[in-house]
Amino acid sequence: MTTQQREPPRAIADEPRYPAKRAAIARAALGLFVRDGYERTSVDAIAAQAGVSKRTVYSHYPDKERLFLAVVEDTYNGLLDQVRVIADRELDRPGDARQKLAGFLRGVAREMAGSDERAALLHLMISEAPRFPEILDLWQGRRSDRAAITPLLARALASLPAGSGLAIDDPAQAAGYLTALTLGQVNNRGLFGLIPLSGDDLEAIIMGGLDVFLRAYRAS
Amino acid sequence: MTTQQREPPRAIADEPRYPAKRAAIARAALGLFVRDGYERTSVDAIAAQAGVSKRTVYSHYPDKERLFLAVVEDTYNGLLDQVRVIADRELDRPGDARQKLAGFLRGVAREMAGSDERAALLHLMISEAPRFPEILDLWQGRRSDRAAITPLLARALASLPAGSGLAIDDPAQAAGYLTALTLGQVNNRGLFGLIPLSGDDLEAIIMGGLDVFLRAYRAS
DNA sequence: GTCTATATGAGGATAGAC
DNA sequence: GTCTATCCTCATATAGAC
Repeated sequence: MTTQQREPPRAIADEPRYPAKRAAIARAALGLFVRDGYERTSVDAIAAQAGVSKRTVYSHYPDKERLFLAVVEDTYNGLLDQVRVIADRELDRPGDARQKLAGFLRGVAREMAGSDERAALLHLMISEAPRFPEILDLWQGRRSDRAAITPLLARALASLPAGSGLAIDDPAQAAGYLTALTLGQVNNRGLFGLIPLSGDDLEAIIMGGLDVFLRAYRAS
Repeated sequence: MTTQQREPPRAIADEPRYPAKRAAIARAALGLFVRDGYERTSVDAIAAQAGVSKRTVYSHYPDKERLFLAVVEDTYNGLLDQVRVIADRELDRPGDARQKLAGFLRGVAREMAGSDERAALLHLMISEAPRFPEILDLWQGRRSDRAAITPLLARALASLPAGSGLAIDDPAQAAGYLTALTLGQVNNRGLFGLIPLSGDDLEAIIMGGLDVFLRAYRAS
C-alpha cells in the first residue's frame, strides 16, 4: 500500500464531493420541483436538466425524497437569510416606525414575490407538506436556527420608542396581525406565487395593510 | 321499432344515471384526493373505496382529470352555498356591527375548519391549481355564480348605518383587510387545513382580528 | 452513459352475473 | 342491458447494474 500523492475527490458512500455537479443537480431539481411538483418530476428529468447522468444524481443524494428535502431546506434557509439581511438593513436604521416597517415589509415582499423560484417555493412547501413532515418542521421553525419573519417584526415593534405614536402591548400578537395584513395578503392574492404580482401591486398591498395596522395601533 | 314501456337507466355516452353509485364514487374520490393529492390517488383506489368496479368509474366520468374537477367544483360550490346561508343568517339580523361581523366570520371559519374535508379542499385546490387552470377560475369566481366571501363582507360593511361607529370609505378594500385579519389568519395558521385548529383557536383568531379591524376603522 | 428489473398507473376490453 | 371482476396494453417511474 503506497501512500497517495494526491487526494482525488473522494467518493464517500452517499456524498461524493463534486461541488459544481452537486450544485447543478440542486439547481435543476429546484427548478423542476417548483414548476411541476414532487410527484410529476422524474429523476431522469432532473439529471437531464443538470447535464449529468442519473447515476450521478444518485451518487450525490440517496433517493428522490432526500434530494427534494435538501433543496427545499437549502432554498428556504437562503430565503430566511435574506430576510435577516433585510431586517438588519431596514429595521435598525433611523426613521419613524412607518418608514422602518415599510422598508422591511417591502423588501421581504419583493424577495418572496420577485423571483419566480422563491415565490413558488412557498407554494411547493405548502403543497407537499402533508407528505413530508420535515417540511412542516421547517415551516414552524423547528428545523432551523434562522429567525422567522414574525419574530423579527415582534422584536422591532417591541423596541419602538415611547414617542413613536404607537401603543403596542403585545408585540408578538401585533406582529402577527401586521404580517397578516401585509405579507399574508401578498401570499393570498398571489396564491403563494401562482399569480404574478407586479411591483405596483406589491407596493399597494404592503402600504395599504401597513396603514391599517398603524391606524389600529395608534396611541390615542 | 316498438315503443318502450319503461325507461331503464339510460347509458348516454359518458353519463349513465345511477345516482347512488355516482355519489359513492364522488365521495370516495373527494376523500382520497384531499388526503393524498391528485397524482398519488389512483382510479383503482377510488373504485375500491367506493365499492364499485373501475369500469363503473369510467362510465360515470370520462377520465381521472374530469372526475377530479367535478368533485372539486361540486364541493367548493357547496362550501360557497353554506357561506351564503351563514351570511343570510348572521349579516342581516339585528345587532351592532361587531356582533354581526363576528357571527358571520365565526360561522365561516367553523364551516371551513370544522370539517376535515372542507378544510383540506382549499389545500387541495391551491396545490393542484398550477396544473388545472379550471381551479384558478373557480377560485377567482369566474366559474361560478356563487358570491365569494369578500364581496359579501363588502356589502355588509357598505350597509352599516351611520351610527355604527365605523368610518369606511372603501368597503371592498376594507372587506379585504377584514378577511386578511380573520379568515386569512385561520388559513395561514392552519396551513390551509393541514394543522388542525381547535374551536378556541378559531375564536381567538377571529375575534382578535376583528377587533384590530374595528380599531383601525373606528370613527374618530 | 446506457441498460435492466420491478412496479405502478391510466384506460380499454372481455366474460360473466342478474 | 347494465354492472362487476379480471386481464391486458402501454407508458413511465425508481433504483440499481454494468
